[in-house]
Amino acid sequence: MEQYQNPLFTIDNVLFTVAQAELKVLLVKRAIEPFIDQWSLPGGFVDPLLDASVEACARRKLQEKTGVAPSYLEQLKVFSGHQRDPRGFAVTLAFYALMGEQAAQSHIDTVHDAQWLPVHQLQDYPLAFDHQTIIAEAVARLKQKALYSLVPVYCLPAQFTVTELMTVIEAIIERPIQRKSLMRRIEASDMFIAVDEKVSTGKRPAQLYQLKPDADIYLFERNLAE
Amino acid sequence: MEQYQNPLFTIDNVLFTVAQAELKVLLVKRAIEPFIDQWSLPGGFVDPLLDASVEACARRKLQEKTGVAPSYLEQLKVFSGHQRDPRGFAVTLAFYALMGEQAAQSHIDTVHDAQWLPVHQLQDYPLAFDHQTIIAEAVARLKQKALYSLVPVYCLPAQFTVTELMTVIEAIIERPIQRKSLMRRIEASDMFIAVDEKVSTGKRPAQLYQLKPDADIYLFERNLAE
DNA sequence: CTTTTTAAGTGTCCTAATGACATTTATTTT
DNA sequence: AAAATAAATGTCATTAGGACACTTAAAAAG
Repeated sequence: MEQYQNPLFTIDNVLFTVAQAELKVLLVKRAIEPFIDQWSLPGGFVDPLLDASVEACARRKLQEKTGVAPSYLEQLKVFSGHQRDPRGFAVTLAFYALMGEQAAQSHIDTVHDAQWLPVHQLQDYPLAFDHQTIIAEAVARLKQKALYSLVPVYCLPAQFTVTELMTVIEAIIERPIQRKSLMRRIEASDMFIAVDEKVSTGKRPAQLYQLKPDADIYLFERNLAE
Repeated sequence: MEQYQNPLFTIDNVLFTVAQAELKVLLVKRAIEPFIDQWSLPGGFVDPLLDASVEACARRKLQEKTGVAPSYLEQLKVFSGHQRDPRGFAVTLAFYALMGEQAAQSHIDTVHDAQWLPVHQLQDYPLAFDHQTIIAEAVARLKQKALYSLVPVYCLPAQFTVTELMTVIEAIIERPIQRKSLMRRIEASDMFIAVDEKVSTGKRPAQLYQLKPDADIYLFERNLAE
C-alpha cells in the first residue's frame, strides 16, 4: 500500500492586510526554480523536525517573511494536480492569514523580496504555480467570513476605532456598510472592550476598542445583505 | 530546501448518510497495522498514476468501499502532527461526503469490513488514529451547513419528499424544524423541480422533488435559529 | 357512501436582526 | 461664539424565519 511515491507536499500562505483602504496580499519573489524571480505566496516544505503541525509550519514560514506572527490563521484548502507544478503531481495546503499592516512594515521594508500587493492589481503580475487561483479562493472565503463575523478586525492593530474596522470590512466586501449595523455587531459579539482612551484624528474623538483577551470569534446568524 | 523527508500524506473520508432518522458514518475495519482490526475512516494513499487530484483520490477510495460515487464531496481540513500516527509525523486530508443510504446498501451488505455506524454511538468504539476527532469536526461542519443551505438533500435518493428532507435535516442538526420554513427554503433556493408524480406512504400523497440538473447549492443569508 | 383520521400543504401573524437615514454629540477650525 | 464635521444614537422600515392554526387529499373505519 505504500509503494506509491509520496507526492510533493507543501504549504502556502495567503497573508492579507488592509492598507490605504485596499485589501493587500503578501507576495515574495522566488529565489529558486521553478518560477524563479516570479512573485509567489510565502510557503515551502514542512520540516517535521521544526514543525509540530501544518499550522506551525505555516506560522514559521510567515514569521520568516514578516518577522511576526499573524493575528489570524486558518486553513483554506488543498490544491493538487499534475498541472500546477512542472515537477509533477504536487499537493499544497493553502492557509489564509490576517495581520495589521504596520506590524510587519519595518521588517518587510528591510528586504526586497517581499511586498504587499493590492489584490485587485494581481492580474497584471504573472504569479508562480496556481497562486493566482489560490489567492482568488482565499479572497472569496475572506469575503464570506466578513459577512457573518468580525474576523476582518485581525487586519488591524490591537487597538482600533469603529471607522477603521468599517474601512477594513468595506475594503474586503467591496461595498459600503452602515456604521450603525457595525456598532450593533460589535456590541452583540461581546468580543471587544472599549479602551479607556479616545483618538482624535479628525473632529469628535473616536472610541478605541480592543479584543477581549479570551474572545471567541462570534458568528452572526445573518449575513450582511448582498 | 528539499532535504526534508516528505511527511506521510493520506486521504480520509467521512461519508455520511441518514437512515432511520439517524446520522450515520461509514467505517471500515483496518486490514493492516497500525490499528489493525479497528474501525477507521475509508481512505489511504494518493496514487498519482490513478488520481488526477486529491478529490479524485477521495472519490476512488469511496467507490471502492461503496460501489458508487457520493452525491456530495468536499474538503474538511488537514490533520497533522507527530502524535496521530505511531509511524511518525503524518498528514491527512479529510473529506466529508454525503449519499443516500440505499445507493450503497447492496454493495456494503456483501462485505463484512464496512459498516454504517450512528455518529452518536461512536464513543463506544475505539477508532483508529484520530478518526474520532476528524468525525467530530465533520459533524460540526455538516451541522453548520445544514443551517444555511440544503446540502442535507445529498443524503437522500434522487427523488424525495419534503418530509424526508425534513427528517434528514432534523437528524443532522438534532432539533425539529418547521415544515413551513423548509418549504419556503425549497422554493427560494430554486434548486429543485417538483416531479410529475406523488407518493402516498401514508394518507395524503406527498409531492416528489428532485435536484435541477444544473443546480448550484443555494446559500441562505440567515441560519435556521439556534 | 359518509365520517373519521392523519400526513401534506397553506395562511397569517409575530419576532428579531439589519438597512436607511435623520438626529444628536463632541471636538476642531474659523 | 459659530460653523464644520466625524462620531455616535434614535427610530422606523424591511425581510426571512418561527409559531401555529387552518385546509386539503387520500386511506381507513363504520
